[in-house]
Amino acid sequence: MHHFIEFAQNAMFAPPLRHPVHRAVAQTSRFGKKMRGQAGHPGGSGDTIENIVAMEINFELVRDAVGVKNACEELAREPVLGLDTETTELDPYKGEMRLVQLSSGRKTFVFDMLPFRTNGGLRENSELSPLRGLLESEISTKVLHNAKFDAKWIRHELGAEIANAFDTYLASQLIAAGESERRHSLADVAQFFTGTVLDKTEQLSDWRAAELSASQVEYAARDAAILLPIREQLVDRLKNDDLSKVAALEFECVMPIAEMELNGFGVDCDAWRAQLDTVRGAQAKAADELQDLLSAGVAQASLFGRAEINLDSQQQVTDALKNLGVPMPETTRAWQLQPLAEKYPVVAKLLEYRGVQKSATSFGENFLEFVEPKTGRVHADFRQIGAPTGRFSCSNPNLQQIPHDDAYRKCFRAGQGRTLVIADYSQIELRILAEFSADEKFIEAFRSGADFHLTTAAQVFNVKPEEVTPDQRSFAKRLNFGIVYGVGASRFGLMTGLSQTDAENTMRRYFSTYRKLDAYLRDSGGRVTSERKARTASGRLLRLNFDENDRQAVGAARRYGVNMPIQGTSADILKRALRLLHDAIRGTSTRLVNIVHDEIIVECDAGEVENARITLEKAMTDAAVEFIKNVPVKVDSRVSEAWSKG
DNA sequence: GTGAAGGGCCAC
DNA sequence: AAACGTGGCCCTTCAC
Repeated sequence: MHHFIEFAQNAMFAPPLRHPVHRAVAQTSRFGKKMRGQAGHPGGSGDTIENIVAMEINFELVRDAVGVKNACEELAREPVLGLDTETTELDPYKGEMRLVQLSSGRKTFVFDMLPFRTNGGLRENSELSPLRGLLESEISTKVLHNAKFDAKWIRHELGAEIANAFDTYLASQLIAAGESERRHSLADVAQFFTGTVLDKTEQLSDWRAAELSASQVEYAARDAAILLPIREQLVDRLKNDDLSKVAALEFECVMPIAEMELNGFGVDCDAWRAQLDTVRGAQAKAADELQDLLSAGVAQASLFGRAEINLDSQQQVTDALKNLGVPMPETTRAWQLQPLAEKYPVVAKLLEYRGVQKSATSFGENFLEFVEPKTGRVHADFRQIGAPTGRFSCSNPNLQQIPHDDAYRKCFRAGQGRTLVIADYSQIELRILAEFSADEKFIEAFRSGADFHLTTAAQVFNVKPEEVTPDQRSFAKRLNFGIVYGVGASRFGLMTGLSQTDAENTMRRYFSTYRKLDAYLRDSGGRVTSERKARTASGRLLRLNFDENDRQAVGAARRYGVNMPIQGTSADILKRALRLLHDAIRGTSTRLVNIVHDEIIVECDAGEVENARITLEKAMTDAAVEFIKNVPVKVDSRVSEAWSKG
């Protein structure tokens, strides 16, 4: 059977075309105006066709110990090396690494792993020590495209950690600065930045063959060699756009994430199934009861007994509810239906059904298919720049959307004799906002160390902290969260139950309490609309494109652009923390197992838990302090067998 | 059958 | 004044 690895790999590199948000943007940007990809090739010489023909690759296939030694001695003199691998599968737990290609640009060595494979794999083979040494050497920069992929294979199979990675994939994403139409596969990046068109015919070849064809080897060599001229262009572009610092931050985060994906997160499948059974029972019951209630609103109900409708069809459910005389809102979303639930039991039942249906499907049997048999753990796929803000995204499965409910969280466990340490930043985005705005009163609410929402409520409503009513605290809390997203009075009123005028007055009161916060948000919004860009503390850039005549689009771009530095700085901090943690736990039993935006979960030997906890807290605090100088940073941590609270 | 698009909802 | 930011997954609907 042939394995179309390169093809699949490229598909993986490409920003997901079918991603809902990006898809929406591809037609009309999220701010309403048609977007265009950038024309021309920055730095490209323009002679695209000539480049293909002219690209002579000087390469050598290495298949024995002497060859490895000689090649590595020659390559060790180079300051920058292109690095690529060819593998038989995408997943290191499922396939094998066939080739490792290292290129100085002038000369490329293609290391065939097949002759070096022993019963213990490649790890034990000392003939590969020079290669490991080269990959781990701090002296040379290694240029890779989607370094996480190769780093995982090299870590898993060779036991080596790549030092000094330069990732052309991440660099291309940073330079694109949120331009969603730009693609980032190796072929796209090569074309865009050097004008070279890559020949893809060998993508579909069989990398398991005992003897690789000359064409296969040349193809492999070229993919490593091409990385050097691409990097040259990227380095210039990164400098020009002041992105060098954030690029270093991203590159240093690759190895921690590669290791985290290899580590995986332990899942108690029995506990998961038990919870699923419970939910399925509740789902069946809720479905049955909902059918009964709805059937009264279905025409043929009386003739044939109960008329079954598809409870997952918004259309059918809406029609049935209308027939029952329920005054339907514009959408059937939970927050819109909630007010009707008290008066109409059928609406309450629908909401109940929705809840259990979500649990039974999104967190059902399918989740268990992601458990790797070899490890008994889930090895999710983390996209390092998953959002233009710099946040991670996660899929297959998405470990960032596991319900809070202990019934789910308790299924994520440490291995035998091991313990989890779970740490998260307290109110990190609000602290970032406090730092950016330099609002003394807002900062003071953090410095006091007391309940933040209560303290802000006392400030806003001008009462003593002990006199703050639960309502006042709740208003302050919702506003504290809302302002980060640019909430308006109407939405604030909707979620608090305040009238439009009361909501407006409360917001006015809030912003007059925090004058500099108000000024910062206005200023930030103004800059977003005039300069059409935004940056985080690390310098991460977002370019915004919108039609200035479309008020809705301007408003959306403004909220997005104001939110991005806050959300993105939080991502910067997390990424920095991951690197500091990675360096601090080297040689210990501590392993990174999951991250969720402001939370880091590690697993360690039970006896080492106190050290691990201190190390984790220190890494997170040190990282945050690099970006937040004037507001105290707080990290909460706990030690547990499982992810649950208890 | 396959896939795009939209609704809905889980997380931070 | 005028829609609260970022993701992924599951479902239905509809077009091909």
